[in-house]
Amino acid sequence: MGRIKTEDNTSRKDVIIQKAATLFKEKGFKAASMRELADIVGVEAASLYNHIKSKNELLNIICFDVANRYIQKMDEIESEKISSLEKLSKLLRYHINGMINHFDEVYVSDREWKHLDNPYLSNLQTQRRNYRKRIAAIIEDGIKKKEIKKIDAPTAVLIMLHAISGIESWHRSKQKISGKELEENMITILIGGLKNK
Amino acid sequence: MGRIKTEDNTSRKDVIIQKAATLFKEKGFKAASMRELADIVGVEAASLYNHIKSKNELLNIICFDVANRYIQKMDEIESEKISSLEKLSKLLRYHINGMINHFDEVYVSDREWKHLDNPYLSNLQTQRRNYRKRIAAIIEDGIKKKEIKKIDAPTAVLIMLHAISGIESWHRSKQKISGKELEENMITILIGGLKNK
DNA sequence: TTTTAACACTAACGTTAGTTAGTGTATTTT
DNA sequence: AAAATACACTAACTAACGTTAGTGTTAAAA
Repeated sequence: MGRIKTEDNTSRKDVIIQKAATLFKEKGFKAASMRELADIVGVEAASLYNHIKSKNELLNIICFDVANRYIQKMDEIESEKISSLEKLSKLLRYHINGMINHFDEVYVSDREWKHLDNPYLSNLQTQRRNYRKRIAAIIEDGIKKKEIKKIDAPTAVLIMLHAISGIESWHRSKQKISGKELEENMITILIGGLKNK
Repeated sequence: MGRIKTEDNTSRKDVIIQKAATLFKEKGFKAASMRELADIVGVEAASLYNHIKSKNELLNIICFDVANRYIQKMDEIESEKISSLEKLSKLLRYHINGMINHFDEVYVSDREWKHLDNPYLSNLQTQRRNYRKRIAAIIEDGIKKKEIKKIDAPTAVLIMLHAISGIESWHRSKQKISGKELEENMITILIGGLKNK
């Protein structure tokens, strides 16, 4: 069948991971088979194992790649000297664009992490919990400074993050507004819903 | 092993469906096995088939039960003589309470419908699309009447519905605020984000 | 050019899956 | 009490799964 085709600066493993993300997104992790992935990659199933250790390793990589990106961005935003609402806006925009531009991985990381096995499962759960707490802290700070309505911060976090994951259905829709428009609309509604008028 | 225990007005099939919903929620449809379900029900796997046709039938029933309930409520709300924002609030509250009180089925219907097989798959997709259009119509009406900000209605629908599905993480959280508080907070943020001030 | 390492192949293994067939036993109906 | 129905059981089938072993081939390193 010939070798897996790579482009510059992507290993064969990277190709497999990317195609796996797309497949896992479409079928779900459990329903996606290695034989199917192999087909897509253009190789026999067994050959995949020259590049990866297991099906679960693929999920691990996808999930932690995404999580680490967000944590890094959070570090960056937290240290900036701007208002709470501005921090939230920045974070929101980063999430929205992540969902637009790296849809497959982000979606898989969001929906399929249940199928990680330990210790990766517990690790990711902890990371996610901490991440949500850091967002909640920003919101609580905003409430204290009267930039933000008096609301339950964890609930606000929950709404924000899940609203973002709804971009999934934007991807699926036939008549899409542009990514930029989507971003602005989401900011209007979500930040508008938090702002203390 | 003895028979499946039922309570008044629930058939043995109903018991199976309810336990299946819980199991599918926890493991995902594909990862949940009939042998596991049988264990939970307290019976051998083969015995389940005296009550149901297939694993997929369980998913069908769960998904359409939920979908039909929402469509019925929509019929009701649409015909009421109240403002668009009030209609949205009612709908939102209904969704929120559905997510609180019938969590398992709603969650499964939301996340696992991909694994339906045709014609059920297409049917449900169509139903869901129509449902979203009806919400969008209410929003557009509210924009026309200046009750609601000028925003992209499908985007607002996407945010609303996915924010609601975020109640999943409320269920998982250790220190939960009460259901009523959750409801009020969500209404504040979401309706607040739409309202034209 | 020779050697080595990367990588794709075929074949197969052990598991687990959903489901069916056939049989026996309780429960309900007549 | 007899007949019919509901329902649980054991055993087993077929299909699909992730993965390994072993072999050949091509590209990279020496």
